[in-house]
Amino acid sequence: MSHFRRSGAPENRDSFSLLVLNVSFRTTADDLFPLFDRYGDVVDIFIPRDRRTGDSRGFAFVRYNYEDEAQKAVDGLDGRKVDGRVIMVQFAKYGPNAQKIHRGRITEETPKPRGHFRSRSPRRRYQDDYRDRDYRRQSRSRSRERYEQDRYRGNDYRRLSGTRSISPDYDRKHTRYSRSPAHRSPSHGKSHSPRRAPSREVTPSRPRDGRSPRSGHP
DNA sequence: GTTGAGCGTT
Repeated sequence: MSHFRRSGAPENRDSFSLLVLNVSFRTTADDLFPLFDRYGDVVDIFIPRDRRTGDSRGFAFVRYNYEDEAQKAVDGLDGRKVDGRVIMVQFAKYGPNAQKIHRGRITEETPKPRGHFRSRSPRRRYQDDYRDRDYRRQSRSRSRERYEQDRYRGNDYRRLSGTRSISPDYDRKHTRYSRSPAHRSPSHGKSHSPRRAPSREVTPSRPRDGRSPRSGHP
C-alpha cells in the first residue's frame, strides 16, 4: 500500500497527543524528545509555559503519528524517572485532539460519566486573562518552520525573564532620589509650604519672621 | 533558588 502519510490524514485526525505529567519544571522539550522518540516517531512536543515567568508548567504534550507508538511510549515512559522526577504519560483528553471542547466542557464523545468534571487549577485562571488580550499582538509573520526551530532551539526561555525588573518606573525614581537620603524629616518633605522659609534656621524661637512659633503645627 | 494538580501553542 503506497499511502503517504500526510498531516491531517482522515485516519488520524491530526496526531495522537500524549500528556506528560509530573515532569520537572526544568525539563524541556529537548529532554523529552530523545525519550519519546525512542518509542516511536515523535511528531512534535509542546510544553505549555507561563507567559509571565516563562517557566514550564510541569507538563508536556507529545504527538505521535500512530497510536501504536503512543501507546508504547505510555507503557514505556509512564512511571519513568526523568530529571529526578517520576513522570506520568497518558493520552491527552482535551486540546486540539478533541476539538470539541465547549468552555472546558467536552461536548464530544465523553467516555467519562457526565456531571463530574475535574476542578481547574488556580494557576490557569490568570492565564485566561492575559490570553484574551495578548494573543492579538503576536505577529503572524512567523512561519511554522521558524516556530519549530525557535522552540527546539530556545532552551533558555527563562533567560529573558531574568532581566525583568519589578517596575521600570521604580528603578528610575529610585535612582533619582537615591542621591539624597530618602528618610528625611517630615518637615523637609513639606517644604513646599510658602508660609515657612526653606533652607533657613528652623529655630521656632525666632519671632523675627513675623510668624508665631506655634504656627508650625496645626 | 522556591511550587506540584492538571490538559496545549503557532
